[in-house]
Amino acid sequence: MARTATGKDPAGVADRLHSAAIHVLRGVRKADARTGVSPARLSALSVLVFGGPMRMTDLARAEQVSVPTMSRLVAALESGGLVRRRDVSGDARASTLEATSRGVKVMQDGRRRRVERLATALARLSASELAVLERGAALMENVATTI
Amino acid sequence: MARTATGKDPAGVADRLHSAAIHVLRGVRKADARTGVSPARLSALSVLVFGGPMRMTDLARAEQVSVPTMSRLVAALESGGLVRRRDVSGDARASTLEATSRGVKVMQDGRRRRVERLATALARLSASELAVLERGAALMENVATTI
DNA sequence: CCATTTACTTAGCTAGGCTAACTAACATAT
DNA sequence: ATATGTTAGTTAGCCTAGCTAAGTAAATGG
Repeated sequence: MARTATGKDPAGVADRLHSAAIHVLRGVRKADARTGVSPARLSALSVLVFGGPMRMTDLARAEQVSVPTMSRLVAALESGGLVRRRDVSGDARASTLEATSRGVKVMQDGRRRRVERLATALARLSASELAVLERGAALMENVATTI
Repeated sequence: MARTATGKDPAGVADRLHSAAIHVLRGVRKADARTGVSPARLSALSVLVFGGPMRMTDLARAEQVSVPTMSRLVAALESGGLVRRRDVSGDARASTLEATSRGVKVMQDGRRRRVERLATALARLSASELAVLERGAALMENVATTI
């Protein structure tokens, strides 16, 4: 929110986190629009690509969304041929989800597009700023998962 | 997305930015749910609080959303009594938007709640990590606005 | 073998993003 | 003074993404 917040106090940091998150997503949305895969779907897909096959429930937890929400995201990915379900032997209720080769390709394409789009902005940063940005982002993720 | 991305390369930074933004927003959403003011509205409101009265178009640009999107956000804030319109003398089409005193209060309440929620997570960080996080968030915002 | 729990899905709601199309008011050039 | 065009916002209609509540189907356990 408060892009004018200053200081090292938690309130200021919280403001900046929130504001930065909103604005980064708004920026990235435009880049991802062309992939045809929305941010939330791309995020779920990349968990499958990097984390390997897993269950619906585990994927929902990994992404910190409700199971119904993930169910719908996966349904969309599946109907787009980016994710496949595989039966779990011994439990007919569940299935494991895995990225198809096309899913992997789309994920990598999305990543590439995002990088291309960010490249101009990132190019203006010094190496040390880039390092701060990366460490900051890593910390943000840790913070986000423990909220 | 890719929470497993490593290295200082732009692709890794891009991945982390995206992933962190998504997950921070998901975490913060839960905290903001109780304020009755959603993240996008709170963000717009805080621009008015910190930036002072401005026009619809300027607010949309500041928030990097389309004018119709901002029109709807403002309509919601207005009907909640958090924002007021004031006529612009000499132009009957436009009005300036400003936060009401209740809007200011709600914004501060939201900020407080968010901080309380983040406090546990932030408490685990060292002072230097907090500093990195804040500088990282500031850089993220700059990057986001130049995407 | 019935009851409960588990794993998902479906239904229905809200918020937040967009473009396209509309209205109203201003500006200007005949 | 009027017709043309521009600017400021709103409305309409569509999509994604989040939620809870309720349903289905399979597994488990007393």
